Amino acid sequence: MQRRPTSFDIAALAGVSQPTVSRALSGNPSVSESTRARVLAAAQKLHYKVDKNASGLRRQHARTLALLFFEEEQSAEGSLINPFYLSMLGPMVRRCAEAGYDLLISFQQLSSDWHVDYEDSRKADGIILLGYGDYLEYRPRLHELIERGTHFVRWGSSGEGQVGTTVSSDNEQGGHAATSHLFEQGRRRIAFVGTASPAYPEFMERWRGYCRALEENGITPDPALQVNAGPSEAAGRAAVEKLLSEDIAFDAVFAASDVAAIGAMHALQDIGRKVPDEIAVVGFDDIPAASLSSPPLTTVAQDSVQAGKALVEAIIAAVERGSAGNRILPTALIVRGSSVARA
Amino acid sequence: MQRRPTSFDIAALAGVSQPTVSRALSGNPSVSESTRARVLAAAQKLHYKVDKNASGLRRQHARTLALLFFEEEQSAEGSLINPFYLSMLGPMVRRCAEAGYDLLISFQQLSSDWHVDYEDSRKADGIILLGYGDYLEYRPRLHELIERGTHFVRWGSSGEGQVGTTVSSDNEQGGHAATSHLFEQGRRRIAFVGTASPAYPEFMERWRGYCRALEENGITPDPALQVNAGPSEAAGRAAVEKLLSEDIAFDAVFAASDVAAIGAMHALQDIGRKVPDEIAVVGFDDIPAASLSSPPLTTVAQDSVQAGKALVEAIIAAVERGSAGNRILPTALIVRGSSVARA
DNA sequence: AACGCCTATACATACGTATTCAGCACGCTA
DNA sequence: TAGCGTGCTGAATACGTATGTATAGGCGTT
Repeated sequence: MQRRPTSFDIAALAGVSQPTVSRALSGNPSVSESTRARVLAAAQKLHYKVDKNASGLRRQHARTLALLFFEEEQSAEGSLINPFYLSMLGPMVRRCAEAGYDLLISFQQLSSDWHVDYEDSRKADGIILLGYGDYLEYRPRLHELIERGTHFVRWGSSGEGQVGTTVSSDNEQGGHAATSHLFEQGRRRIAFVGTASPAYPEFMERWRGYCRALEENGITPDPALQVNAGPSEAAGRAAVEKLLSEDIAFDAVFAASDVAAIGAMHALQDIGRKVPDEIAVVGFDDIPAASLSSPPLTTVAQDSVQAGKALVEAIIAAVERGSAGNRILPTALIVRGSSVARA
Repeated sequence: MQRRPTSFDIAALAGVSQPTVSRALSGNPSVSESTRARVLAAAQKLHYKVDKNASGLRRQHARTLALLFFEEEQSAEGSLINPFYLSMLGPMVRRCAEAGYDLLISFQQLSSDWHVDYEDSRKADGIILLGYGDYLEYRPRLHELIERGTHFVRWGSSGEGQVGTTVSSDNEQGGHAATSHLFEQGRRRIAFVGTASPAYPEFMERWRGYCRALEENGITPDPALQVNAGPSEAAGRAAVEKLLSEDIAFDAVFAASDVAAIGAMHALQDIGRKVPDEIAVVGFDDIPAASLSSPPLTTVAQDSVQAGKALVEAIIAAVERGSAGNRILPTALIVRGSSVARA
């Protein structure tokens, strides 16, 4: 085992000075082509790679982004990450690589006294925040970040009360599309399963789209049809059971998340109600399991590829150019079996 | 906006020299308690964080691990990561944090000329490899890594023809448990859906367990019941359709992956065969969708929490102590609705 | 021929930390 | 009181790169 080669070794081998090596490798145009070629050959030969610690130290940045998941306290062991976030992971990594950044990944307990070390310690130049759980709870931390001048971008809605640069799906439009679709299928008593509280801004926006679609069709949203439910199978199941136990009539369910929608379907199937013939179900997210359920779930797809790319692009813009605008991505209704009654 | 504080700033504020600050913060015992307290207070006050680039440069390591996904060529856009790998992510990140390491994440096309930059460029001290796709195809690269003295640990079986340190589930035992369970349910014609080729060593081991379980019960495995299928819904579906079209009788399916198992169930349900009453189905992996399918899928769970932890511990052992042994994790049969005929 | 300008390279230095070595003060022993 | 270890701290330095500044050579202009 040899000592790792440095730019001085390359310089010696190529018969130039160390600074020339640095310039040649970084594509500086003031190096002649013939010299650059010699340097490149030498570097190749010795398997030389720039030492990122030294490079980062000198340039005062790391060309690294940090991906930070906020998580609810308790999930520690279960450690299930929101499947939609997970599906953004691939595209994010890929976009980072294209842009020449590395991606660091980490969790943060919502409660913990997180002084986001990454930027402080120059390990990352910017941060992508993926929060789940109660938004109101971590909002104060975001203000802290802004005060300290930390570069960050967040996935989440950008409406009132929101802070920082965000990228999000057009939740309102998605909710509208899902509800309109159900209306077109002849459904008139459409239940909304998902909380309508500002603690979950995305859900609230989906609910707004739901209301708008109903109103456009001359229906006044019935508060009895709105049932709170978080994004879990059990919550979706419980929501439907509540409707049933209270004898509230409904012929369709629009759930604000796929996982809850699947729970709702299970609850219906358990008591023998046919999906979609008696009750149509639409979800939101298009998680992988959506197409695997039976019947396959009609849902509003968030484009995780675009989402991941947009997030990375936004944070890079913030880091390199100092600012980035909010971005809202379109959603697409994916019609599958759970919402269309068989002929 | 201030300039970032350095250890010199802390030194000045605490009335000591820079080296003392470094020692105080790193817990060097030769610093007196009173001095350490003063330094800590100053650091706190200025929000000081050690610059990891400088620190890494000086110490010649990064306290960072890299997580590398090998992927098949084409998945580029779809970018679905194996759900089991995804479920290891949380535990890995957590274990890294506990051990004081950061985790970098990245993909590699199987074909690309990857000269795993991370360790070369001192950005990471060791690498965790998560490969999917044809093992035989990337095995030569692993030899390269070993030759260059790179520290790495791989998820995958450790049997013959395998290279490097690995952590894996006990696939053989899992296959045995699944098959024994089906036998106990009275099934005698159990199909194996999943390839039995050394290109997919895990599948092959599961198949071995399947064969052993049958033989222990006096059944000779019938080659006609072994159908090749990769880990995709479509492959599982196709496998069952093949059995049906060839008129091969079977009363149970053991699929080497959950996704294929779900595909198999769909194919059966499409033609009106009842699961589990007519045909029982068991999968492997316990992906999140397994419990959401209907009927919920009986499967062999791989403990992703233990897996993630073991992988991180192994690579840290390799980095810090120069070596690590292989590790095989137990699996657990999770009995759900898809394999137990209703009373 | 003298001058200025441009190109390509070398020289010198700074980034912030961790560590080796030297030094100082103190207390103990003889 | 001289000698010596011991416990803390400071001075000096090295890690490997990137960049501002200086320099050498080549060419065109008057």
